[in-house]
Amino acid sequence: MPYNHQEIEKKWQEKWVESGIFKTKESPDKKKFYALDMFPYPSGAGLHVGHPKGYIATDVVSRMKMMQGFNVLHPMGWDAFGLPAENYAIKNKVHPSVATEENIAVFKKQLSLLGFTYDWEREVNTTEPKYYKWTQWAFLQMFKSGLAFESFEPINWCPGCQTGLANEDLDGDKCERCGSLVEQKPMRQWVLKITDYAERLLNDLDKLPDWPDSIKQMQREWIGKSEGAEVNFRIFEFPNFQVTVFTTRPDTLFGATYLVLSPEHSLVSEITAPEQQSAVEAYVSAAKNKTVIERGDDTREKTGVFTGAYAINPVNNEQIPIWVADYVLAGYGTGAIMAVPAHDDRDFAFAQKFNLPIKQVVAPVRIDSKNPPVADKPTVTRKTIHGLVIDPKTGKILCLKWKQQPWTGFVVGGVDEGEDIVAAARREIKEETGYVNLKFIRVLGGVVRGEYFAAHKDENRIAYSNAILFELENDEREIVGDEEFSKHEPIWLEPKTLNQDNFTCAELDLWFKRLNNGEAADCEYGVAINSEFFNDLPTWKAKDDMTSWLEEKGFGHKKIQYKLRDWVFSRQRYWGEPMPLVHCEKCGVVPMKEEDLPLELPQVEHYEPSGTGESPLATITDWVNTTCPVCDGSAKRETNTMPQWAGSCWYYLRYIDSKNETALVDLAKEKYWSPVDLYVGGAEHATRHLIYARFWHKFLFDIGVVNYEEPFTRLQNVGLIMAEDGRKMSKRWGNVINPDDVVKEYGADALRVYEMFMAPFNQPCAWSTNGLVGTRRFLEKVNGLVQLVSEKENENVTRALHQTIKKVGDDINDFRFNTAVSQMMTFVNTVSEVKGITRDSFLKFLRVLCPFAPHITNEIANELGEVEILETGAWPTYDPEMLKSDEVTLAIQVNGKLRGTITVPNEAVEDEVKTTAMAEENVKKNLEGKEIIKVVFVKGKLMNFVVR
RNA sequence: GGGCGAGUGGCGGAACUGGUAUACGCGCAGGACUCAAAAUCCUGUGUUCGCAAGAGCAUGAGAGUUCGAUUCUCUCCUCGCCCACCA
Repeated sequence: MPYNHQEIEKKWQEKWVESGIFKTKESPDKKKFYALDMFPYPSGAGLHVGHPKGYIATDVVSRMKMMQGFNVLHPMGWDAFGLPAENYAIKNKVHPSVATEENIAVFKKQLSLLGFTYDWEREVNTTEPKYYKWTQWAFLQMFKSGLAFESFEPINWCPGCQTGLANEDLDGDKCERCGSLVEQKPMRQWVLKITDYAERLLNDLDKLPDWPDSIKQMQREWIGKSEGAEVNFRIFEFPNFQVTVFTTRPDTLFGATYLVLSPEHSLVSEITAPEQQSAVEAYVSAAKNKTVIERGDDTREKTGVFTGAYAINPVNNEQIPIWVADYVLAGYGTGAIMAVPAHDDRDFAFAQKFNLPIKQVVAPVRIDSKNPPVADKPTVTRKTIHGLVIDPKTGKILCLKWKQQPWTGFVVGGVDEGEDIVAAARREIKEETGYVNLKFIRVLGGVVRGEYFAAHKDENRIAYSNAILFELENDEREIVGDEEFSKHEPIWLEPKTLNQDNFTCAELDLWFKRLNNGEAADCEYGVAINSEFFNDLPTWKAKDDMTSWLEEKGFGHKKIQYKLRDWVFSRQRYWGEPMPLVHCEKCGVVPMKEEDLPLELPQVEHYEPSGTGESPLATITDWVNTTCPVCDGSAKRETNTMPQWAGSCWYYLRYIDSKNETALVDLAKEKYWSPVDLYVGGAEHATRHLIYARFWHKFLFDIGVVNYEEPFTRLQNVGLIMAEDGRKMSKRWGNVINPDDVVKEYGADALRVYEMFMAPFNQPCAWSTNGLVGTRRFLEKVNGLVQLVSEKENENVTRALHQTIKKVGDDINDFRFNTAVSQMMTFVNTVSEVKGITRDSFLKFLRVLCPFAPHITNEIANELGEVEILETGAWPTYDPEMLKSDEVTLAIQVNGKLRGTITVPNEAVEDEVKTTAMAEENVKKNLEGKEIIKVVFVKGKLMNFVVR
């Protein structure tokens, strides 16, 4: 039955406000629930229909939790500092504070149309001095703890936005905001030492079972922990210098055949030989002009230049050349590497291009799973070859089929003392198969260690093998000796058909990989070879032992390295929190007194970027000039501002105690409300806001401002709503759907239900106006049920109601809103069919629907004579007994195929079911003339006759 | 290149722990109501064969485990997201 949504929505939204039921209650005797949305950035464009999806979800959960007796905190606020507002303001010639205020008003108006339960008394706005006073306060504490420091290192500079940026603000080599190519520019900046928290940020992810694994994985990768060693290399004829490299593979130190410095490395100019100087200088300056992307492209051919200097490998005193190449990054590790081309892809490519030696020091290990080494048998170590002969005419490969053993394998044989491996392979192939005319192609990579039990010799063997690849030139064969002939015969097999099950060769996967991929580095762990005193050691062990050896000898030490960089925290822009620091000639950088906070952003006429790399604040002399809080002498204020992310690092704490003037948050209140029970927002914040906020939170925990180590217990990602044409909603495509229009035409309830119903919550999904119409129809059907209210109802309705109460509650908790809605639709269909529902049942149904469609459900309840607002009432409970039915429909299968269904009493036992089932016509037909071998009976589900 | 995730009707999607595949919604077709249309209601709707009863085939492709697989295992293909010369 149609209803006037505009009238109803206005009425109930007013009622909610008047009654004040959504004001947060804090009675300590009650359980709390803190539902949080990632607060929006109030842009000039307003909301489109995709934005509220997450807000609707937290609102549904909040309403249910209220009805379930929780004290619920469900706030909203504005993340309003930052570049877009400032750029928008410049473009439209309005002050950012004015523009921000206007945008917030629009956003708030739009949100209010949807009937959310927000407690607006707790609204926060990151640009208000009362709020950013505490952002500045937190920063001051970091400064005092040595966590905020001044740095002059080159940073990402966006020429478009005229400001420095953090790594997290980049989209490849471009500014994430304006798309300009980012330059590396050395400049003074403030940096937060987030790397001090890297280990905790990483480890504590394990304490967050209710975060999506994908987000945790992204954070792990972003933090990028590597364990290894720093190794010091002395430089030949430069006693005053040494090169320190970081490596995760100290076990391969014997295989280091050259060193590489990044072009920016400070030693480049010091050690370059005169005859190489011009080449090196040219290379270094060319590298400087490359973009980050150009340098980061790992498919690009390697480039580099020899410095003319040599380093001394501490482990064997070999002299190895030092090169400069841009595949080594200045910003990671020490900006220098030891190159082990045999066991690193990049070093391998470089060594091949510049003809540098490649030395294998790790042998991968393959243990023959079909003939594994046997305990207590003698072990013999041998050097062997595998002769791989391919017939180019057929593509088949030469194998041996053993006569006495169930084996088929390649031609394998020992290498005699002093014998060349290729010669050994030719010899073995001739002896065992008779083929003599073979064209040598190549050795398939390095040595592999195979371990197996040689049954015919009753001994364990360790074979260090090479595979030698030949092409068959012609079929000419010599006579094979009797002994060999009695053992096996040659056969030609299709290489593709060979696998670990039908072929006797533990090394098979490696040979084929090398055959197909050509020459490459081998990065597997294995057993050390060519490594003197580390030989035969598994390399995971050699890694530790080598590190200890280096420490002992003073050549290096264990090192843990992170990809996470310290956070560049200053921006040379106007619209951000001023940093509460003062530069005094006498006292240096001095923090402002806490009682003088907030340091307000001065109101100015011009806030365009200065273009000099300095913040626009630097031009406001009145503001810049101040006195030193320590010596009272003249001093200048810090003119950099904080980045957009600053305010969002802790806003969720402020909601708990938004008006507190003496503390960031009251510790007792924080203890009650924290941590956030449910946090909903886009996955795009995985490596920025969500890492930054965790970092700040841990710091605040360390200084005793908060009670818990992690801020957000449960995280749910919201899937994007695409436009009906499948593209992202954007002004550019003209495909934006405005929630105001939808609400006006179809009502807030229809929009809310539709967004919850359209797809699984975290999955992207295209908007469909038809789909929306469908949910509106559903609500009208619900409204029509009023006509069907009666004294009695069919038992099916009662059962369906209890099922619905259970499923909707469970699904809301699990964020499976789409199936919750479909369950409610099914319920309404059931009631419509049997035409009757009691007032009591109907009210219960309205209560579970209320979180999704709060206006219409309250209206109907009111019509039914209910006086209380649904949200203040109790969430209905279900009777588990009512979920069971007396009768159950069983599937009857014959050989797994459905041949009929029967309805039997719930508790029916196998024999009864069998009799009934076999009497079923179609089942009978399918069983006719067949022998029943087995009957599978699953109570309440099915019976399956297995017949022959 | 690496990591994560996903492939089910015409479309969005459902299927709990291996147990009747396609719930719910959209769309479409037919019917009722109407002078007519919209709205609403009813019926049908994976595909092939069949008048029907029913049967065969269907969850990206191919294999495997099982009485039984959308679900578990392996191989491959396609798409999406994230990271990407991080030593």
